[in-house]
Amino acid sequence: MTELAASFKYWYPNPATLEQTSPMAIERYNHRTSEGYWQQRWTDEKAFETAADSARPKYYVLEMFPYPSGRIHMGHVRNYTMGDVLARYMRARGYNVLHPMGWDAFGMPAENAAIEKDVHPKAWTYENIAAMRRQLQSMGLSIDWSREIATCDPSYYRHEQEMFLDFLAAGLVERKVSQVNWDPVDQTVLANEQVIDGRGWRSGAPVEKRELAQWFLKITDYSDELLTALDRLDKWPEKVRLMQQNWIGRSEGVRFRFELEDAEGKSLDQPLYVYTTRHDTIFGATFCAISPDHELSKTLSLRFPELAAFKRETEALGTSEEAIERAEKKGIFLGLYARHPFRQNVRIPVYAANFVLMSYGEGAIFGCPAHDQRDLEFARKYNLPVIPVVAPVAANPRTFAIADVAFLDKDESDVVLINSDFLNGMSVAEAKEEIARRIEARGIGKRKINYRLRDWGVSRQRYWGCPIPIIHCQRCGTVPVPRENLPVLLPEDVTFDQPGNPLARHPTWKHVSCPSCGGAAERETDTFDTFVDSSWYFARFCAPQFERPTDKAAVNYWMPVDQYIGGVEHAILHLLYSRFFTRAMHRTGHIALDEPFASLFTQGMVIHTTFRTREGAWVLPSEAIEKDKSWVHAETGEELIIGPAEKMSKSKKNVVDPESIIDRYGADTARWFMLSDTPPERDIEWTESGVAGAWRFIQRVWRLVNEIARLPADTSGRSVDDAASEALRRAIHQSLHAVSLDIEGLRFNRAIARIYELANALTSALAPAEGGVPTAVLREGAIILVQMFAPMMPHFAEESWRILGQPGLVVHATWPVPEARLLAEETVTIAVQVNGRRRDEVTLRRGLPAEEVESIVLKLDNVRRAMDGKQVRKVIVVPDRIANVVVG
RNA sequence: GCGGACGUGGCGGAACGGUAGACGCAACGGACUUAAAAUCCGUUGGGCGAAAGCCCGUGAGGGUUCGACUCCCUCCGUCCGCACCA
Repeated sequence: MTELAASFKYWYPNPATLEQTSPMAIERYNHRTSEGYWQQRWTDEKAFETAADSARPKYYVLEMFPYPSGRIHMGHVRNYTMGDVLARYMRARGYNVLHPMGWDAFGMPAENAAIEKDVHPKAWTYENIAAMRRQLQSMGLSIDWSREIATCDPSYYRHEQEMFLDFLAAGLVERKVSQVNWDPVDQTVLANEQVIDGRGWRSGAPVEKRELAQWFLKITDYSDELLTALDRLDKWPEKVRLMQQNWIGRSEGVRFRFELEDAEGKSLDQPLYVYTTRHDTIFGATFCAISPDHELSKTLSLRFPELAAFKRETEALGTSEEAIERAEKKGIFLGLYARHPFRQNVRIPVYAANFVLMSYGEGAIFGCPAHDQRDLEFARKYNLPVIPVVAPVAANPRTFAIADVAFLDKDESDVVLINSDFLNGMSVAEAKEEIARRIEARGIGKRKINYRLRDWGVSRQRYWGCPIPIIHCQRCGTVPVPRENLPVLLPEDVTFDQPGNPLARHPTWKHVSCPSCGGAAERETDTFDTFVDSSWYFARFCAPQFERPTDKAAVNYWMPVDQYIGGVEHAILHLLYSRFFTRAMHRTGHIALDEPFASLFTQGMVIHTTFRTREGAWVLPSEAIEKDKSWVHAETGEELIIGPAEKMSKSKKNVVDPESIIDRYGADTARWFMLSDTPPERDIEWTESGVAGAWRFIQRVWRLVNEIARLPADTSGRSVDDAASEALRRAIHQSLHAVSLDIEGLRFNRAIARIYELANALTSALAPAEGGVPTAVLREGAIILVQMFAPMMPHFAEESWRILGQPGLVVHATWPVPEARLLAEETVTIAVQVNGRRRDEVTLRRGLPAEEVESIVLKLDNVRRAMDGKQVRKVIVVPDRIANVVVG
């Protein structure tokens, strides 16, 4: 809300005085006086507050809630506008709509601000929330603010702690030691995304791998279900489902063991378990390789000092894309051999290799160089044999050889097993089946389905997060905080003058007595990953003040979210975590469904041209001015280099501040522009001319509405069902029908194009001084027009509604229903083709039989000319669509 | 490397397998104005033509079809996701 508008509670220019100034002049629509006024009216009438009401169908529309960074950006404007259009539309359609807003308020930026600006994370966060709430409210969103939640509020996170204890009791939580990225300067764990070229993104210090005890949520218990249930999410984008599918990464294979022996042939007690999906290539195995992190490596590193160095070297490689591509396949021979399970007296060497990951399968593989590129590179380096065992059917098995590229049989139907004893001649599928059967029969292994998905590590060595409600006792181990002691509150008296987690060095907070034995114990000082907070907020919105995590009645009524809208960047993490968390809540009785989001929409980004000076400094769009077809710096006059449109980002300064746009053009203009022209799933380019166009449209409609409002009651004496009226009424009702469908399908750009068309049609109908359509028809058109754009430009719609003298608020008006009679045209214009080329068009009565159409089109001059005297072979007539005369 | 999406005027983009370019932006011409802004009217894919109209045209090439931006195959390009996953 602008300050100006904010000060005008209920002040409004009297319509009477507006008309007195001049009966003909229409003043410009002024968003500064209008928007604040209507926002206040909606608030005062509690227009958007919602309660469960079993008598009405519900509709839950939710946009991904924002992180309170301090200011909204254009991405927010786009996201929340889309959700708001849907919310307002569904409300008008009679649904009981839940459209809430909250804050994903824990996280690192608050701590960084504390360190840099010496403000408390809590103060910083709540100030940001206040500022962003004000900005969002200035957009005129139809949000039920009475349900607002902030994840950093104890009234929210206490329930998260309670559910964690429930998950713990249900066996969904595990504490285990895992390898983490450790920043030795900041003294904290970093997420993979925060490690850039092997260094901490803030400190710049080389990141270390550390083994730390961490809390895990056992998402892998649901690997299979999370995967198979994707098929039922038919209102999710195919892209997101595929991304999740790949992320979960199911593969079918076999886990089996090799017996090991040393150089002298003496058997070891421990076998080596490997996992493979290519067990058909077992006869091509010429080595085994284990991860440097494998248990066996650790044992052997006592004997091989170079193994420890190799391990460090492997860790230093990093996991970035180029690092992996550049990295040479390297290994260390361990002095051990694996006995081939199907070949007598054949043993293959065992290596520790840098390309074997401990985190997948068994952390150990058998190498088949002929049919795996990595294995091939490794074999060439260490002069290991390369035995092809799968070859094209057409190839000669005796001469088929592998050069620099492993043979990866893409089309299994064209290949056959060779050099493989009892498998020779089989297809890959047959060979897999045979080997799996034999391995199982001999008891040396089993078929196994593996998933790429890892358990979700939720511990963070951070202050500004939800405390994990656990107490560590020397005698009793990890003890849950008793429920009557919840919430575990974050202490506020913390300092940020040293690196590391302030909770860990707080003088008193962590020292508690053990709830179990009463002895001295310590609190868990890690806090939850903020993705935990956002994994259930949608359920909390159903009853945000309830004393338990969820109010079942409310959740049963409102959930699932009918339409979820957000950026595709959350396609995996947030959306997968939420799907898991909902299942965990189901299992622990907090919710009665598995899938939280019935329909998902991922909107595109807001992009903008970049400007930079010759020296390469980025320049804000507001400092760039267009001059003689080029762009110059507003202050220096220096010519600027124009870059491609990219995602708006602070670092490239190609940002436009929503607040300044709302102040200058109004929220409705910004909303309208966001919805126009570009399909919502694509990136939209913010342009000044586009915004100005949206603003001009508002002014044009304002004049149209005012002129129609001032028309005297019918003077023409014409009937509302004469031809001109009828045609306009058809246009009005057909628009209404199309716009309704477009909004429901989230095709906002098309809905807007239709609204433009109708506005144009009404303008034309109004224009002629004589012979125009009756006032009643124009009024009908204006009223429907206003209702159609009301979800998109709600303030302007209220203002127009008032000018038209309509009762009440448009926000309370029911969505109009198009008259069925007017949707079906009586006549239809069809194209007439000759040999598939359009030669004419003809307007016919709708539903005219094919034979009649045929005889009509064959008489057309243009058709006869195009036929050029040739014989008619046949005439294709698709009723009410097209006629095609085939000649030749 | 694997998986996916997308290529249509100067630009954003429309188009159940059925009149390609709706609607918007930009540009150009005109009206109004002392002038500008604003507004209004008109033109705007390319080519030929006085016009009627004809020809070409949806990344390239092929195919299916009476008819293809749309379906199928091959190729080129752009973008996105995942990635030593055995």
